[in-house]
Amino acid sequence: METRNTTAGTVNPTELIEWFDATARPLPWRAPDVTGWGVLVSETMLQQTPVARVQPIWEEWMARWPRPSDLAAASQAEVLRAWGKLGYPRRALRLHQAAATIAADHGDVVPADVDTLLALPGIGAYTARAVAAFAYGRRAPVVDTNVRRVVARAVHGAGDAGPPSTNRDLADVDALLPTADAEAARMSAALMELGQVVCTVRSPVCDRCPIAHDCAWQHAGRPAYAGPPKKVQKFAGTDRQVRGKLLDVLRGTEGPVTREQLDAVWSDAGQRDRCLDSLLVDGLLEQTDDGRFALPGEH
DNA sequence: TATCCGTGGCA
DNA sequence: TTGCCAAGGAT
Repeated sequence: METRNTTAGTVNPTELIEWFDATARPLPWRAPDVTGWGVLVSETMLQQTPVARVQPIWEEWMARWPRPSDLAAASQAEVLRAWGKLGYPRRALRLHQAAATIAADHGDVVPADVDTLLALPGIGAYTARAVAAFAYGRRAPVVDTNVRRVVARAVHGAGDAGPPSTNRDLADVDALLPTADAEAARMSAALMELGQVVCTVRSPVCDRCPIAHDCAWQHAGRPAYAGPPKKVQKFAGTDRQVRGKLLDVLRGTEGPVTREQLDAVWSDAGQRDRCLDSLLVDGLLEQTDDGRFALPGEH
């Protein structure tokens, strides 16, 4: 028998996990035969990037580079082209570096230990715990934007999460997880799924929420978000847009391009040059001996 | 801690 | 049309 908790601000792991077992989307990286490498690639691609855009690219990468050593053997240019327009291409370079370290130092197997994962480039507090939990069934508080929102509502009764604070957020979620590894890992996946498909930012579907009866936000009458205003980053006209346009020229051509070809994508010469320099500094571009520009490692 | 780093869909 | 924002990380 199970007791039905009716205290606002608590989360019953069993209810959440049963809901997840019954409704989870069959995302390809959730298949039982997916390796730690497959999970790491998916989590890296999913950083700030919607599922629908990641899915086809992830399939291509798994077919082309099924092990870390396979990716490590590719050139940076190949990796950046295969990354396509997922955005934040530095993620691709860091994943490439991480793959090389995993191949060289970890027997070509993605580590399961959070601290070991954190030492790899491009793997931060979220990704390290996501890999430990989803790939290896470990108990690790997985905190992403969805989980933060679920906790803000269900536990704290707020309309949305305030500014992130890694240690506090980790402690909040850690307090919710059951002791056992497998159950805790399942609950972490369930919390994320709940935030993505039910407890959404704009129009949460509380009618379909498995824990609505315990939700502090429900009990408080679903008050509006009262925290500090969220900061929205501009994009049009920023260096991010210019860098994206410059890199897109290189992705779309075979070999090196001339400065004139790059000059064509943005009229502000000062900003253009600054962005070109920053791409070189970031290792996303290289300059050839004859002064042209190329993706790294392809000339 | 605040800011920077791409891209595209959607209300 | 445009602001919002989507499984963050590094500095």
